[in-house]
Amino acid sequence: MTALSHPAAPGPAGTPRPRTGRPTMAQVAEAAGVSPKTVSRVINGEPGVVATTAERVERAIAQLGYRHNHAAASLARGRTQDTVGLVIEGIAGRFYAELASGVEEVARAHGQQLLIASSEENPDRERETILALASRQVGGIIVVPRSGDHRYLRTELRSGLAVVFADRPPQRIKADYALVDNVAGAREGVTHLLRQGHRRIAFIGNELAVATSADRLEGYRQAHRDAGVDVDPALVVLGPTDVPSTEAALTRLATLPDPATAAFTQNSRLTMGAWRAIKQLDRPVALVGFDDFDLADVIDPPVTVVAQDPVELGRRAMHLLLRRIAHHNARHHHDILPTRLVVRGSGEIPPPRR
Amino acid sequence: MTALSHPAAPGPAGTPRPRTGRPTMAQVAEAAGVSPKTVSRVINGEPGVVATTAERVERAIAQLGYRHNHAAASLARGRTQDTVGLVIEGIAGRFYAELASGVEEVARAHGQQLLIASSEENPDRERETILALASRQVGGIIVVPRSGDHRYLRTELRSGLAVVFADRPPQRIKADYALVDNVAGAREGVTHLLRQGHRRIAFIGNELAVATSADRLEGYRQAHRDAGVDVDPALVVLGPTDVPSTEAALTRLATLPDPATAAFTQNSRLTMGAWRAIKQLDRPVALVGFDDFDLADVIDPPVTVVAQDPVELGRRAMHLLLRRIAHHNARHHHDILPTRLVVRGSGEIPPPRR
DNA sequence: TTGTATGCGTTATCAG
DNA sequence: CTGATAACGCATACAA
Repeated sequence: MTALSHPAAPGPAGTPRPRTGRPTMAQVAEAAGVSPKTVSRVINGEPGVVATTAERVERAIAQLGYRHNHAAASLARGRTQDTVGLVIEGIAGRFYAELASGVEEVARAHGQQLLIASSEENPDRERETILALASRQVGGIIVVPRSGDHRYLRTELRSGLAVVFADRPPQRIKADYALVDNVAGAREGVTHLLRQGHRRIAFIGNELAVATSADRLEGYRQAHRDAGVDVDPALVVLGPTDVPSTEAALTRLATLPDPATAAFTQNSRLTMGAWRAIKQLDRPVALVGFDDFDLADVIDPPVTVVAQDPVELGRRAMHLLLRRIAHHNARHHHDILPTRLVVRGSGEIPPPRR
Repeated sequence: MTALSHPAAPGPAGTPRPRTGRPTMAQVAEAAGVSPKTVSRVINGEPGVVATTAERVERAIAQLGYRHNHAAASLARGRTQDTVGLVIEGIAGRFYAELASGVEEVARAHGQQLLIASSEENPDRERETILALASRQVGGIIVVPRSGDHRYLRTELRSGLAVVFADRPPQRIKADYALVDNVAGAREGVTHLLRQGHRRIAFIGNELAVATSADRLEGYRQAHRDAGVDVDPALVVLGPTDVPSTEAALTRLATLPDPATAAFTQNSRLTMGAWRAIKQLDRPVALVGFDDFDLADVIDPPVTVVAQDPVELGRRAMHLLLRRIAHHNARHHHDILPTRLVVRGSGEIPPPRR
C-alpha cells in the first residue's frame, strides 16, 4: 500500500492540499519531479534553469491549473514589485476617466498592474482607501487628493511607500506632484472675457478647500487686476457641485440689479449647468468654462473653454511615481502642465451697452 | 550584558526588524507588553480583550505607526475576505464610470474594498487582468467581458473564485450575470422610427463578437419583422467605434441612391458621431441611439434614446457577486434590466414623401 | 482573558 | 544547474 492510497492520511509524507483548492508550487514541483525552488525560478523567469526542466515544469503548471499566489510572493519578498494604485474621488466624470487612462498607459508600458480605488469625495474615505491600498503592498500610489491635510501619510512615506499627487498638490507634507497650471489657465479664460469688454464676470466654483478651486479663483482675480477691473465679491459663488444648483446660482447672478454679463465656471459640470441656465434667460450671458467636454462645440451657443489634458496629466504622474519607486530618496519633482484656450463661436456675446 | 546590547546578534532572542521598515505585530506586542495574538485580536475587533489591555495595544500601534499587512493576513487566512475586483474595458466613458459607481456603492455598504482594473478592450489583456486580480486573492470579480470565450476561467471557478459578468453574458461557461434587455430596448427604439413611417433605417454598431451588439441588431431585426418591413442588409454597418468613422458611415448611408432616412446607433459614441454627420447633410435624418448622454436633450435636433441605467446594473452585479461569495454552490442567477425609451424633440423628422 | 505553537505559499540563502 | 532550509507577518487552534 503506497502513500497514494491514503491521500487524506496525515504525517510528514505527502504534500498537503491547500485550503483554497488551488494547487501550490509544492504540488507542481512534485508533479514535475523537481523542487519548489525550481518551479519558482521558472515562474519568475529567473536564469539558471535548463530548457528541458523548464518545460517539464510548464507542463505540470498547465495540467494542474496552477496560479501564482501573489499574497504569498509579496509576503516573502517584502513588497510587491509590479502593482501600483490610483486613488481618485470617483470613477464618474470624463476628467478622472482620462486621467486614469493616462496612468494606465504608462503603467502598462512599464509592466505594472494598475489598481484603481475611489475615495468617494470624502476625506475620511480617502485616508482609508489609501491605507487599504498600502496594506495590500502596492509599490506606489497616485492620489488625487480631496482632503486638506496629508500628514497621515507620513508614516507610510517613512516606511518606504512611494506617493505622488495628481491634479492637486499635497498639503502639509512634501511629495511629488503633477498639476495643470490652474492659475494661468483661469487667468487666460477670464482675460478673454475682459477683452470682450465684460466688466461683471461671475465666478462659479467649488469650495476653496479643494486646491484647484482656490487656484482658479486666484487666476480670475489676477486677470481682473491685470485689466484694472475691480472684482465684485457678490459675483463670486463657491459651492455648487451639480447642474441644478449651478443653474440656480447663475440665474441669480444674471438677474441681480447690476447683473453679471459673463461667467467663468470651474469645471465642466458647472459649465453645463451654467449653460442650461443661460438658455433660459432672455438676456445673453457670455460663458467660459474650465475643462472641455463633449458637444461643447455644437451646442448653441458653443462654449469657449480652458482645455486641459487629463491623459497627459496621468502620464506625468505615473512617470513621477516610477521615478520615486526607483529612487526613494530623490529630490521632489513637480510637473506643471499648460492649459489651452479653445475659443468657440464666431459671434461672441458682447456686454450690454450702458 | 543583555541581549539588547547586541541588537544585530542572531539567535532566538530578540524581535528582528522587518525588511520593509514597517513595524510588525510582534513589535507592537513587545511594545505593549502583550502577545502577538492579543494585538491581532484588537486589530480584528475580536471580543475577549479587556479595555485597558486594548488601550495599551492601541497606543503602541499609534506610536510605532503600525500598519496591517494585508498580504500576510490573506496568506494566513487562505483568502481575502473584504476585497472584490471589477474588470472593465477601459475607465473612459460614462457608461463604465456609472457602472463602476453602482458596484462601488453596494460594495462599500457591505464593507468590501473595490479594486478596479482595466482590460483595455483587449481579450488577451482581459484574461491577464482577471488572473492578476485573482492572484491577489480577491474574494470575487465582476467582469465586463470583451472576449468571446471564457473557458479560461474554469480553473478559477473550480478553485472557488466567485465571478459575475456584467453588461454582457459569459460565453462557453456558466456564471451569474446582469444585463440590460438589449433586444427589447433596440426593438423599442427601432419601432419608434418605424411608427413614424420610416422604412429605410440604418443600423450602426460594433462587431458582432461583442454580445450587446448582436442583441441590439436582433432587436432591430425583430422590430422590422413585427412591422412587416424588410431589412436591407446594405443599411447595416458593423465596425465603427469612434466618432469620425461613424460620421463617414452615416454620410455614406444617407447619400445612397436609395438612402437611409433614419438611423439607429448602438452606443452613445456612435450616436454622437451620427448626429454630427446628420448636421452636415442637407436632408434631415431621424436618429435614435442606444444609451443616453449629456446634452442629448439640448442639442438641435435633440436625440431620442433608449436609456439604460448603468448604476443599477452595477448594483445588481455586485449583489449577485455577494450572493455567490456567500453561497458558492448556489444556482446561477441572471438579472435582466429593462430599458426606457426617452423621446425627445416635439417635431420628429418624418420620412420623405415618395 | 491571554498566550503558545504551528502553518499559510512563496522567495532567498547557501550548499551541493 | 538544482535543492534543502529558513524566513516573511499574520491567523488559527488549542492550552493555560
